[in-house]
Amino acid sequence: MEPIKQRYSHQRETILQVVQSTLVHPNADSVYKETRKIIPNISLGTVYRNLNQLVESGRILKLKDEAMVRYDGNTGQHDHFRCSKCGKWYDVELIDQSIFKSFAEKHDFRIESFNLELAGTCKSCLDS
Amino acid sequence: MEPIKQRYSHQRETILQVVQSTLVHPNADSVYKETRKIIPNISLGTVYRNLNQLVESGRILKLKDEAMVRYDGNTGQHDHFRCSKCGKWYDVELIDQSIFKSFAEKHDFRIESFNLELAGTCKSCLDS
DNA sequence: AAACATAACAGTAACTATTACTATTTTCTT
DNA sequence: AAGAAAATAGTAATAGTTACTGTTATGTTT
Ligand SMILES: [Mn+2]
Ligand SMILES: [Mn+2]
Ligand SMILES: [Zn+2]
Ligand SMILES: [Zn+2]
Repeated sequence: MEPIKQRYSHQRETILQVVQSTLVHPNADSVYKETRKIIPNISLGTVYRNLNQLVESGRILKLKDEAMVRYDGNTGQHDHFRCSKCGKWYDVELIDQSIFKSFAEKHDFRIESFNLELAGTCKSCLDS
Repeated sequence: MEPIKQRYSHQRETILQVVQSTLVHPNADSVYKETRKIIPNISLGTVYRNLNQLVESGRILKLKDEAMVRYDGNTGQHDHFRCSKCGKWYDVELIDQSIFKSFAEKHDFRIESFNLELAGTCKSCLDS
């Protein structure tokens, strides 16, 4: 019933800044390695726990890679293109959110989130 | 260089039929359990190996659930709605593929696949 | 039809991303 | 300052998936 109190933690804020300061959509291990440069003895479990909390509180986004989870500090509306050659994730603007409204009405579903992911080969991989 | 010869296997065809004969978008373990009703001593490794082969040869689709991979015997163009309450996956028709053509031209990316996934609460979960 | 090459198999071990556990530390309230 | 519990570091456990190994099934060539 009571809202869970979330205390400040140096670790959580550092993890948030790490995720927010990059465009690569890092996975948990990558966040862990980067955060260790600032907090050398941080635990991997702490990274996972805080990433999950940050997702739950809506401060970062959770993305699904082929076998892993990735995180995104950009919480604005955008879609993704993933290059299957180099594995990079690109932010793209593609979908007009309004199409989901009519969909929800038609099917009587309540839509809470949507995720569009394109995959293929990016320009730089096509060139080289 | 030589194309890899794919031999017939009773196991592979049975697995394919199992995936094609359901609408639930089963995960590997579910396919395993169902296939064991037909081939009681089939190995889980065999199920995984063949599911991957079937995906590679385009006979089934691979979907990403929260933590697992799911498979889809319906290889026609369609999108998905996932209910976060009951976990069910629903097939939906939503995206007009033509919007990707102009996107690819604009960004100079080659698009090989795209996946749109909506999540929320389905009608039967809203009702109950 | 028999011999051959190797794809596929069953069974099991190994791997890897993630979560759970535990004793200790940090944060916040009284 | 003292107390309650959220958060932590370190480690063990879990779970989905892949790798390995000796054997079997399949398709091809004699
Ligand atoms: Mn993004
Ligand atoms: Mn489907
Ligand atoms: Zn690329
Ligand atoms: Zn539901």
